[in-house]
Amino acid sequence: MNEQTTGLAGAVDDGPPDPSGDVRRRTQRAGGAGGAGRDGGDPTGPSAYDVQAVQEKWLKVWDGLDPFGVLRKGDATGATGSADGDGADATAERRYLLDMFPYPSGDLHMGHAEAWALADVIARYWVQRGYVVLHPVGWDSFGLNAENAAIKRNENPAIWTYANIATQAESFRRYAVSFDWSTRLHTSDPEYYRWTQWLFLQLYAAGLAYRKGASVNWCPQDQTVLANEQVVGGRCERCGAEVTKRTLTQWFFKVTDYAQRLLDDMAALEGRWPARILTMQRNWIGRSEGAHIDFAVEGRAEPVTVFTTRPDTVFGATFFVVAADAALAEELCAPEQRGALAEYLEQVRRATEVERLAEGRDKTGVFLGVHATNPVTGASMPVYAADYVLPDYGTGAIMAVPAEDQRDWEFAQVFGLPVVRTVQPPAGWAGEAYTGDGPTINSATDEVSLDGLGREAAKRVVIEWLEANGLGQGAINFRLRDWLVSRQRYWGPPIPIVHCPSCGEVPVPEDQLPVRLPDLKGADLLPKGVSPLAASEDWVRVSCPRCGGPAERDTDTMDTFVDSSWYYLRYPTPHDDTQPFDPAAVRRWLPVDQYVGGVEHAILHLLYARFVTKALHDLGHLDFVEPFTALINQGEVINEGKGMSKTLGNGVDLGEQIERYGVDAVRLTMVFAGPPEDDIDWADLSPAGSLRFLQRAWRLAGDVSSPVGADPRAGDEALRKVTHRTVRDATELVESKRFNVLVAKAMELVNATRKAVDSGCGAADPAVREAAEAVAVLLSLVSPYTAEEMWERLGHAPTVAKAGWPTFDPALLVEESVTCVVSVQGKVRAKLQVPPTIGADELQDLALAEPNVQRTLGDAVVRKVVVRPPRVVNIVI
RNA sequence: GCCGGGUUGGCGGAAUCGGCAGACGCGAUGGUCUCAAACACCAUUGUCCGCAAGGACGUGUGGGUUCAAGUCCCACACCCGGCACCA
Repeated sequence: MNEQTTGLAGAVDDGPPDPSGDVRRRTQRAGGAGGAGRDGGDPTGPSAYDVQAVQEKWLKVWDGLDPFGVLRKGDATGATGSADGDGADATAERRYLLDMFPYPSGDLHMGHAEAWALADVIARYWVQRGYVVLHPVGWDSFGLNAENAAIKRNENPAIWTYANIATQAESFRRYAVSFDWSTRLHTSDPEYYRWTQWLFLQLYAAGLAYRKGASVNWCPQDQTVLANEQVVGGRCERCGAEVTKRTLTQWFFKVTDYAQRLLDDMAALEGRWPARILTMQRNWIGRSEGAHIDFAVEGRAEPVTVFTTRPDTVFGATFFVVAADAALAEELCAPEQRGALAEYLEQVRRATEVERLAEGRDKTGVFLGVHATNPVTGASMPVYAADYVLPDYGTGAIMAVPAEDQRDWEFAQVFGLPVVRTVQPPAGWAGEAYTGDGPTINSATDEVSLDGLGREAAKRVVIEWLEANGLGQGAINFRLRDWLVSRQRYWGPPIPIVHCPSCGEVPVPEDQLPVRLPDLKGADLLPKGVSPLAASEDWVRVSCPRCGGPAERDTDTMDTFVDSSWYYLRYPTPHDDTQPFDPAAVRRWLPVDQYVGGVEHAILHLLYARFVTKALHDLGHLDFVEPFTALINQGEVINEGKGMSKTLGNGVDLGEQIERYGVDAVRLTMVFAGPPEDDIDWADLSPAGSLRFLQRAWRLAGDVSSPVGADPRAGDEALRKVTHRTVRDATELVESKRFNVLVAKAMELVNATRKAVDSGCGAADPAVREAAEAVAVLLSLVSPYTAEEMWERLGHAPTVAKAGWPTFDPALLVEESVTCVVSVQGKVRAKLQVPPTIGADELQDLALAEPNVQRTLGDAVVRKVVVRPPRVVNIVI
């Protein structure tokens, strides 16, 4: 590695603790320029800034103060149900800042450090502004990692899970995140998953949770089904194994009912959520406009409907294809082709998703021995089954238009099927299928003609005709599939359904929740294709809640994304044992004002949370439809251009960085690195430089020699102007989330104040105190320990976190003189100091009088002078 | 292929109201301190020409609008992310 491994830490962690501050520091320096040896000459001396000691000191103080506890302690149980559960003034302005809660695998890492450093800037800013801020903490503690660890260690997943939570909680405490610790929840606690089960039952009652047999993604490694969202490039998102298909009965949530609303409601998020997240969600929902067209098929009474985005090409539909693994294929198949179809199906099922998606693969399929009729031309179209048609998109059947669709073209080549062009390709077109726009051709019958029309017009006309003749209609189709929520694993909330031989599916009555997990461990949890819960016979056997007869529990558990799809509703009343969330509290706090988390949840979690919010809204539980008003996706922390990983060996250990530079320097480095959304490469950054700055700020606070409360109005005006301008800028920068620039401005203020102390108005000037106090408060958003330490050195009692956001005096923002740029032909030739109120004529005269301007002009004739007082004069010759 | 975002010194990044490009920091170079080094501190630091004064060039490329363009418009190239046999 680089210099980070060498003894940089000497300056910070060698010295003894420094309880007494800088009593013996020199206050007078010999000459402004000769500041050599200041403090740094003896880093272990009495004026050293001992990062670790400062951390220990303030942690204890803060624990006692609990500055960010918002929910009234007696009320956090929800037992009293008071109208104003958090004890804050009912009229107080509230803010809810939510971080995507952590998954408890191991200790916190660099990624956590970045996410929470950024989120905390906002939370702490809001507190400084005087808002009542809910900044909760909890853990997403169900999931596969815990289960796999438990198998390895032959214990219950809870042991690993809660041990890791304890570790992370302590790390968060040291990292000084402004949490209200009374909110703390764990999704694996029965008191939480009881309500996850409640959510399931709500959706079930509304018809939004249902069971069906379906061809589902199966991970042979984890021995469980996967949601479409958990299949990445044909592989299991978790273990990387190639995913195969299985037909199983599974539980689904009906997200597709909400496809259009999930799309429409994004309008309100525009500009508040990152553009790329909205794009990803749009892509995922995958709305397309087109038409449903009915095709009569031999031997079938009902026509078969297809979805197409190109109804304008229906005249060119020369054959018909159904998904090989859809029930429809078997249904349409002529008896003599059954054998061929079965053989083909076998071949398709053997193929993994990865092979199926492989590029350049030849089209395959099998003729089903029947024909369909083109509804406009009346032409006979052979019907095929093929795997390039997907069973769960559209209707699982397509009209094939080889001239205008590349896939259909390829299929037609393999099977020698006719190609009829219905869109005139441009002259010299040498490609295969032509998918561009162009005049429609070969598309006329006695009843309807599309010839000569462009694409959109042709679509309109043909849809109109289809509708008039009862052969189809305009239609919208979505790529989005229903959310598969059941998992054949142990460490999740059991699905609260009982299967009764006489009553069928029976929901577990609400007052019998939670359905607790049986206590299993080790080998009991080994994946074996059915849920481990099935082996726990005492647990499975139950009497039917409806008829009382013998029945069995559903043995699947829910996807962890169900846990996280509603946790933001729980935080205002995390320990309420009478309801999942208190409607009054939810009204007070939600929707979340600012959500912060990684881009890895751009689709899954955010889409599910949005869906659940809308569903609960429709069921009358919520009065809003979008859970997260604003979203920040922090970038990734990488190292030397690549994501950190064990195999690459480029991991940077958070604990080590904190040990070496301290929490504040690590946080500052994260925030200063660049815009929150950008990836940050740790190799490009300098935590040592961050620490250097923090020490400079700290020294500044120690230099201040005016008394607490000294009137700044008597102080140095030049410095005051810098301070007040910085405060004004800082407010705007935090609001617009340009935290890296906020840090830069704080640095500038420190530099200016240092200069004022050393070679300007001196340390006793009250303006220096004003500046140092402003630095402390600004810094409290990013580096809370140093800020607190400065605050104390400035003579104040803790905590600086609640000191209040500084205000600026507009009078001090007025400039006495501004720099006017004088350019000739757009090139800067002179700069003038002029009063901001200067008139255009006067400014023009001044500009033309400048020697350098005169020299540049020479004999040239001035044709035009553009004067924009007080900043710009441009002379055109 | 479709959708979105981007391209600014050696590096991370500022400047988004069209008005001094390069704030702030890192690194580098020189200096102070030191026996020496490290640390710390001070100074310089876009490139090129020039002893200097000063000048030329400069925000992916090519055009355009404008007194004035990193910023607005058109075309293109490249990079990153998402979706993708989705009809």
